[in-house]
Amino acid sequence: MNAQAPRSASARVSTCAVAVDVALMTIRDGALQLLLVEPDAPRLQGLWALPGRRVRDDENLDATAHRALAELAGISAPDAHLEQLRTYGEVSRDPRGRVVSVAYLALTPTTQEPPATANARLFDVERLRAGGDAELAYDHGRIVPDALERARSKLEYTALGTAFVEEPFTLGELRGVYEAVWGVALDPANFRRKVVTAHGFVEPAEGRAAPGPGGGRPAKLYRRGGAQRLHPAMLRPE
Amino acid sequence: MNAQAPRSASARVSTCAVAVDVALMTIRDGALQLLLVEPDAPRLQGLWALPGRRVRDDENLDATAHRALAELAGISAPDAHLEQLRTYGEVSRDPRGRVVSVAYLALTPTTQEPPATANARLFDVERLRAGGDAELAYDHGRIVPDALERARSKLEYTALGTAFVEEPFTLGELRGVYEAVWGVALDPANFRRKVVTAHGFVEPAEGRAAPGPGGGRPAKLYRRGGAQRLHPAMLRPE
DNA sequence: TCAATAGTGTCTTTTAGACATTATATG
DNA sequence: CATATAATGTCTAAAAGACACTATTGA
Repeated sequence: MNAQAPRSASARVSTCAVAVDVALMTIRDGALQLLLVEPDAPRLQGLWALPGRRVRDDENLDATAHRALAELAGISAPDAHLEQLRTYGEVSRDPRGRVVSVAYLALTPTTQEPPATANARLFDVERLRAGGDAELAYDHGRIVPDALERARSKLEYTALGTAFVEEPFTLGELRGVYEAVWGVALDPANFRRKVVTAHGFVEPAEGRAAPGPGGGRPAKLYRRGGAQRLHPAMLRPE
Repeated sequence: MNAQAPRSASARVSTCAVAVDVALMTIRDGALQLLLVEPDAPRLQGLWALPGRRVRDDENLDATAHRALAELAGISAPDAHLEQLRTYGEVSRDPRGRVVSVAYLALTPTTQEPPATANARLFDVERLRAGGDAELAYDHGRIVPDALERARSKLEYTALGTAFVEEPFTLGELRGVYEAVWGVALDPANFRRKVVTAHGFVEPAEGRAAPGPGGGRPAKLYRRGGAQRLHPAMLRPE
């Protein structure tokens, strides 16, 4: 609010519980994965949820997001990409009462350690979408598609793809990010040309990466460039 | 939150006031304008603010946004474009106490009626950015640039530009929207070609628009097409 | 008539997609 | 050697930018 003090007629105005839920995505084995935790409420046996915490008095929203990841999944990733997704405030989204939830999207590199907590796990996003792997609590089944679409869309016009890889990285690894998030196969040659052409997307680094077990020419290494937005954009195929 | 019940150690967890602030933009005289209201708190004399209201128990966030516009500016625009921008939750953003604010972006057509309330006014966004026209209360000076960038960005890859014009409209009017929001001059011929080529952006309508006072060939009329996203996108010049 | 805006066409540059070719590794 | 991946080059099609030209109005 802020524009005016509460009016006398606004008896129905009260305070809400405010929470932060984090959709943390990473890439494992060439597939996009989402972090989910088991709620410890007995009522929610068998369901999975995004890691979430209520906002404390002395804590801004980003801090709550970091705390949710740390407390519920043992993940302390201060350098990970973290951005607000949107806020979910339907009146009955939480059966315990009015809870307004600010959802975040977090992205961590492929090589990051897996969750350290027993009741936290990574799920394949494609299999989640098919409905097979886990049933989600609350309205988290609505948040996950929003998070996926945000990630897919931001890969197009920002340099966010590099948030999924650790430096230094090869262009093959970066292409694997795009293929996993978009769910399509990309032409290696054209992908390379677009990445190198886009101003400030990546910068050359020293050395070469060792080939995989099947052989192959060693790949040049790169680091993140300074650009936030991509010019030109890398639009996904239709 | 949602993932777990509050723990015993979370004494610092409480509820917050939750508010919705709306950045309503429209176009007047070829310039992008923002709706601001005068807070009636004496402490905020001389400042202007986004229209905002606290969320009621029985009301979801979109409803609060509509109510803020109606109560503070006399605007009932159920058909206007309304989308969430982001949520601002810095601990001390409101000196009266912890207030988490969900900011919305609203867009209304050019010909919509001006605000009906005495203490609501439209401000030129360019002049606001220059700092000249009005001083903003709270952290609304941070919300407005975010709203502007969102509007500028969404004109590129969505059909949102048509939210600023009433049907039927001419391509000259639509070009005026892009020029006002982006703050650049566009080539009329190339703009026309891109709009007509983009699949589902606009559809031809019957009749022609009368020329302006200085004359000119009567323009064909168009309506909104069915597309949400633009293919290909209309990227702003660098 | 001229000025103003709408609408069409054309040329060039840029970018994207398909795909051939060469380079360098493993087995 | 075959196979796999990296890296470069080439051709074509799509799209963007610059801009000439025609069409139809008001003054």
